Amino acid sequence: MNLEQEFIRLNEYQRAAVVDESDACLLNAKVGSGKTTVLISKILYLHYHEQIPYEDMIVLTFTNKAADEIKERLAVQDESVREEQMKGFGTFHSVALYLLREKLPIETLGYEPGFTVITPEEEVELGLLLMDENSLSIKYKNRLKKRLEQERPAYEQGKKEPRYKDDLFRLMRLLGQEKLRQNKFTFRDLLRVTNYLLKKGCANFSPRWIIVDEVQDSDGIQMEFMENLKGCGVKFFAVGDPNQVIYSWRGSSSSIFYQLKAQFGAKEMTLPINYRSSGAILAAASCFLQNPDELSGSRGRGERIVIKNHYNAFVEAQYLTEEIKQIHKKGIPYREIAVFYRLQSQSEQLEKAFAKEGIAFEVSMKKTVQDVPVLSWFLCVMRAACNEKDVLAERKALGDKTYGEKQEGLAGKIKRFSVEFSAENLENKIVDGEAVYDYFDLDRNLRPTSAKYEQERQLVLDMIERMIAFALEKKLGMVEGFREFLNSSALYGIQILKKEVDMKADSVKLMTLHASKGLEFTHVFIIGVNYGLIPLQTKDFEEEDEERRLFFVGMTRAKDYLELSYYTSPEQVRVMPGESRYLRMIPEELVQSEKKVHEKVDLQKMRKEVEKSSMVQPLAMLFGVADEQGKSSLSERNSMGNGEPEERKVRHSKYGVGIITSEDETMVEAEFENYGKKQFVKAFSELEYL
DNA sequence: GTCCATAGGGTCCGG
DNA sequence: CCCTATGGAC
Repeated sequence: MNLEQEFIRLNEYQRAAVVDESDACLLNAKVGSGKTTVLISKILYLHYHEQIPYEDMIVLTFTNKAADEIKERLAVQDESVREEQMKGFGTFHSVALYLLREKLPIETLGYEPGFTVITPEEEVELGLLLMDENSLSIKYKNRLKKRLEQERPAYEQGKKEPRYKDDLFRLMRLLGQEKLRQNKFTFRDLLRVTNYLLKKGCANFSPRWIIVDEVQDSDGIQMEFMENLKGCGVKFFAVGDPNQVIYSWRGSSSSIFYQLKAQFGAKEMTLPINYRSSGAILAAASCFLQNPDELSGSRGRGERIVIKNHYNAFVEAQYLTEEIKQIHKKGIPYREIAVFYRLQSQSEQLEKAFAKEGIAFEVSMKKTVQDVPVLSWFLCVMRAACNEKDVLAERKALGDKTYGEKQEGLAGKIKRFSVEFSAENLENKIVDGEAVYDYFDLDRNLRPTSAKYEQERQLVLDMIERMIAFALEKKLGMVEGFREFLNSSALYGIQILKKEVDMKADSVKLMTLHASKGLEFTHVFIIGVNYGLIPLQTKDFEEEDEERRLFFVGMTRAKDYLELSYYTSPEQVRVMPGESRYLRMIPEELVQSEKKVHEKVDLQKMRKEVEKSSMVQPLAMLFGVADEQGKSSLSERNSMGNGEPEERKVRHSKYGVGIITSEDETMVEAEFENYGKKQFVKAFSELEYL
């Protein structure tokens, strides 16, 4: 391990961040500035220069993917590092699980060591059961999962009534009791209980450093987790980028970076230089920042950005297959090419076209074990077998219509499993998949006469083998190992049949803008840059800010080549024809001049619009055509900041005269004396512009 | 139990 | 915008 060699590769900002010794430090890492490199170097520096054992570091990430990347890259730099030294490395939830398992006195709260972790889906099932048993009345029960997640913070803060004034809070209380009875933790419980116990005392656990990745994505309970860890006299180092907050609908806020700074009295440092993107790409992306000057690049200007117009998604898909083939012919591997879109549904046309033309591609979507009935059932059997208190899993295992108990026996096998397979009982007997399969006598449930028998049997056997391998790797007994496998798969998901997107495979990647975060490609296409898609039609102006950041994230994935496209005649109802105003926000000199093509297309489009408008489409007129004439684009440029903000006034029949505070194609917000700020949908409000 | 007006959600998707 | 769950009217 040559630390010095590591250091030579870092720039001065990166180096300063690595060696910083403040009690709390927040690193504002601009997009593409090498934050993961700094994180890894920091860990190595602490370990080899400050002699801090890896075991005394807590390294928190937001996603499993990020956790894996950090562990992998660390292992490359330091071959001597072992898995068990990195127990404190992982997502907030998996680290909380580790603390509850090994460091915190959960029995003081009535939990037992064999506890299990359940998914949100399972909590909903439990909730529906309790609802019936206690004849509670719950509104929107088809959206119970969402309601439980969204209203839980209010409940925990002691709010009296749920949003729809039903029995939801009573249900939450009952759920709490039932989960304790069944010895189960939800994802949120992992953090909540850990927080509670940490606050009471740090127990026999005293890390020396906390290192946090993508800190801007944390929500309230994760903030608390960091605070409580830090309360134990630990040094704190976090990296993040306020410009990449795209999950605020999930509880993170764009101000969390600054909240954290104030709360921890943290020293702020920055990584200002982008190494990833060409000058043109960076300059274009900067148009979507609050403060466009804050980003600087290290590369030359490079190729200009390309803006293309297509008739519709179908035509575009044909074009993209040809274009990508050409790029590939020039020697660019498929893995360096990506297509981003706003909605999951937009991948369909592309998938068809690519498949037809034999272009290797992968779509980012996840398939879980829940989609395979036999495995879903088998995991219930295992969950019941590994947690004797899990009556829900037991009921589902025995009562399943297809696979449930056919003859007496399974119930007893489940009950006795933890004894039969305990370390003492097994002694040195070798356990293989068949042994577990035969113990449960699963042929009775899978029925050899069934058409799917062979396939299902194999799926189950593979699953058992994986569980055994997991237990052996963790050096745990079968029962404990299986239990940990089930817990980690609740948190991590079990990838079956098809792994999730394999970044190393040589294929074109298709994904949503959200899914693109953290990745990079030499060639990026962002499709459907129409109003109604990018940006999505949003309810308020805060959501609109987030759409801008999302587009920013997408653009900054591109290293060398960025192409943006929009539809003349989109099929979906909510999508407006013609270029999104986001495209107009990019200065012309950064765009490859295809203006002629544009104008031609625009003329065609205008003709179409005219034809359409004779069929009376007042909304389309307002959204599309008024815009086309450049009427509202003037105010748009003003609201982007650089020009003098001129004061414009409106009159409303009820509120009187007010001053426009912000506006876009659809909405206008105005402030009225005595009434404050009000928002209006332009198409419906009868505002008089003064 | 059925009819109808109305409010609210819709997309993105982590652990 | 379009869809649907909800709850009052009957």
